[in-house]
Amino acid sequence: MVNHEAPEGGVAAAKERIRDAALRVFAERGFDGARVDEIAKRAGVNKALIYYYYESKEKLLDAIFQGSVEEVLAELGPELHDTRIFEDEAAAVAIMERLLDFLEQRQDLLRIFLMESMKRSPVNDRIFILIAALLDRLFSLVDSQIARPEDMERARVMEFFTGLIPLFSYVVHHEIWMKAFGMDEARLRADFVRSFIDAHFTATEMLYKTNK
Amino acid sequence: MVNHEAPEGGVAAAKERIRDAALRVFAERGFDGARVDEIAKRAGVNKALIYYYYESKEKLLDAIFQGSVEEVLAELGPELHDTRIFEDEAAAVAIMERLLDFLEQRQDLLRIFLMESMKRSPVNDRIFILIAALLDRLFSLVDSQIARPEDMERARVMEFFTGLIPLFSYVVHHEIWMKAFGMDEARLRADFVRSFIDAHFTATEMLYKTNK
Amino acid sequence: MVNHEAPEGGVAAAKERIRDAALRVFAERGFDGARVDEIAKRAGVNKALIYYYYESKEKLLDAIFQGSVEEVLAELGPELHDTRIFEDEAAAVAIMERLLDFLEQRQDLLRIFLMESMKRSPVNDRIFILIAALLDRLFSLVDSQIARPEDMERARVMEFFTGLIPLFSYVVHHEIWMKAFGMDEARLRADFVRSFIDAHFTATEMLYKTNK
Amino acid sequence: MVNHEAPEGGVAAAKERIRDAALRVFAERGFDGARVDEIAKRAGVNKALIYYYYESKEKLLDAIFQGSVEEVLAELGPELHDTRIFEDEAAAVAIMERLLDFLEQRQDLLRIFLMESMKRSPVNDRIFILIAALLDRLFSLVDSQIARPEDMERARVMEFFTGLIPLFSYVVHHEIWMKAFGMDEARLRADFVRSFIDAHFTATEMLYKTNK
DNA sequence: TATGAATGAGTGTTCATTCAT
DNA sequence: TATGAATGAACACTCATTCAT
Repeated sequence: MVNHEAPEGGVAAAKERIRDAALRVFAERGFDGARVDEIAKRAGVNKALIYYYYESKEKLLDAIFQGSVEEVLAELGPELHDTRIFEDEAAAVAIMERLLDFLEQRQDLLRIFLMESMKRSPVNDRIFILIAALLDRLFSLVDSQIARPEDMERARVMEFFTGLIPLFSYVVHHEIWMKAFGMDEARLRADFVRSFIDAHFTATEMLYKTNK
Repeated sequence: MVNHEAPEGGVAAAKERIRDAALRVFAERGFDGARVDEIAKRAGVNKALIYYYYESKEKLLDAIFQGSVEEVLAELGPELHDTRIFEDEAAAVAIMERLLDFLEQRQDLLRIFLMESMKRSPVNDRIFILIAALLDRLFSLVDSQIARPEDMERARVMEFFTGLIPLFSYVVHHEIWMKAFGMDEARLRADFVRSFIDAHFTATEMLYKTNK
Repeated sequence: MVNHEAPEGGVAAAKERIRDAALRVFAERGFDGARVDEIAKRAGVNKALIYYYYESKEKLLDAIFQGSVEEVLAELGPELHDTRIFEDEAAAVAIMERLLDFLEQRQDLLRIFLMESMKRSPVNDRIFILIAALLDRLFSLVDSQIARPEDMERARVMEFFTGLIPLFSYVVHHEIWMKAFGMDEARLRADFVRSFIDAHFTATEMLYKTNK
Repeated sequence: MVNHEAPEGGVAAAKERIRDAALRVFAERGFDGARVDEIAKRAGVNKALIYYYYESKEKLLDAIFQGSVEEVLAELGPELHDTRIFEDEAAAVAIMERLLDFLEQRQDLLRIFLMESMKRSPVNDRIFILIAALLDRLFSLVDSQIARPEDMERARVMEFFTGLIPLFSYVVHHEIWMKAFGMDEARLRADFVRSFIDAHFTATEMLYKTNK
């Protein structure tokens, strides 16, 4: 066993370094564009060690998803359904800021998730089964705020397509947007938050109020 | 041995068959996951012929983008800014239905575009230069409806992140959503259209009214 | 297509050169010890071409077996059951000489067959299914000379274990024997032929006579 | 963590467990097809321990051969030259039964020996030097029964190719034969013993009588 | 235009072996 | 003695691309 008392200077255990390197490389190149050699090089380990810990490139992807997507959704749930978002805009903005900070730190994961989710089935089925289970858990929070059963499904659809998706897209696209349109980050984020509140929060408020 | 005397009706010219096959394969597997062999097989042509018409796999991707993304945005612009969407909901729904039909027919293109756009730069820069130019054209329509210069950028941000992105996401994700949550298409689409109108159209209406 | 009119100087079509090289390398190193790189080098082709013609190392082994084992058994059958072997020793010796010449030209194939047949099942099952079918055909000749059903199985057992196997073993082991005991080929072969006639031919003659 | 206080009965010492596991794995897959990982797993030890006791995979093979082949030949010699085999068939059958029982218990060793002996030289030379020495010792028994020097070599050839080889082949092939032709073990063995006696014993009897 | 054959440079994976403890 | 971690060198196989016809 190496590193009995983990040296502070960023020398994490090899297994984690591999996971982290893979996360970055997958995010940059996509799963199929990623090279195991590059992951090894960035993790500072021998390529064979990757196969010692994770049995294949695909299993490595799964390992990345397993823990992290769950963690993201766990954070997203309460945050998105904090009822203070409907009370005053200052509160809504504060919550959005926290949420975006949190998600931006996981942007690599979101990139991978989104890229993989867009491959046409059946190539894609394996990964979406995993995702569906997680969304189900996220939606239990949505469901609890909906009284009329006929609105349940619409609430889910809305939370996903006008909530999660723009949020994820912002996190994934904001850098390139800044580059393409020459906007600074603060301004772009402010515009996005404002737009998101006006669009998604307004719409969900209507829906949830009807269901009180 | 292939069709010496190519029947003029139904059997497309080889060059187009290649483009079509590539579009499908890229959409299923992503650019890096796609195999030139499979494109050739689906197009019913010899692999070398692909290199005769398009000089590389990458150029083939470019060829797919060139005409089509432009065409999609050309349609999207007027449609999205048809002012009748603010008048009555029936009109808004009708316009949305037409738009979704149109986009669903181009879903393969959207998949490829979205997947590629999510790779982290700088891998990604080449494709986004193309996109930025196109968005610029699309936004000229947005800009024309905005009087106050300080709202211009926000209008663009809104149209992209709460407009285009959910729309594209619906087109790309609706099949897997149906499979994952057991919803039928009509119901899912109705829920999405309603959600989109409540969120995006409501928000843009506010913004555009302020700028009248 | 290369080599329209096959140049006389040993430049066979690539596919055959691969097969021949594989035969030699498998015989020298065994299937698992053989390296595809070496096969390519000896065949004078690019490694990828091997996979163009044969889809895997295993399929290449199968391809080698398919044609050749059949051919060997086709020759062995009539030869072994030529009734002249019982008439006078000169005839028996002549037949044995021809047979050994024939088999020695196929010694690589025999080596591979024997090596693979000795792996313990179930690793081994795939190859023996092939072999069993071929032996069945060989044994139809044996069966035809046996009148009493209760002797049928013994005839097969005898033909295999005291006939085929010593024959194959001689072909496969004679070189190393010469080296180990310093015998010259003519002498060794004469001794073997004499021994084989005394043992196997004598025993089968008894059995077949009883069944007249 | 493994057996700190090794129970003296039943749990063999690690070194022996490794040797036994290697014997089985080599017999199943051949030397080149065998994996050190699998040997370690079957022996229930850490892979590195194999290198502690035996310094390489090849040395492990040598270790297996060293004691055992010698032991087999030591048993074979007297057994095969027990003169009672010529007296009455009942005695011959009894001796054969004992011999086959003995060899079947060493069938893994025989498989490995035979497989390795069939690789074409020079890959193969190392192992045959070992074998030649052992055969030499075995043949000293043969030689002692031969008076005429010109028959000495033929006796050796006969003992090997029509004696040892069918015997070994039976041990190694009988399982797959049963499977392929649906014979039960007792019947197959009886047929083989009978055939072997008729072929090999008959032939050697002739030879040895001439040399009395 | 079209193809079957051929290839260089990888690509994910395996494996015998070694190291630190 | 014994182990979990680590590695260099291969390994079978793939793939975009080119060539000869």
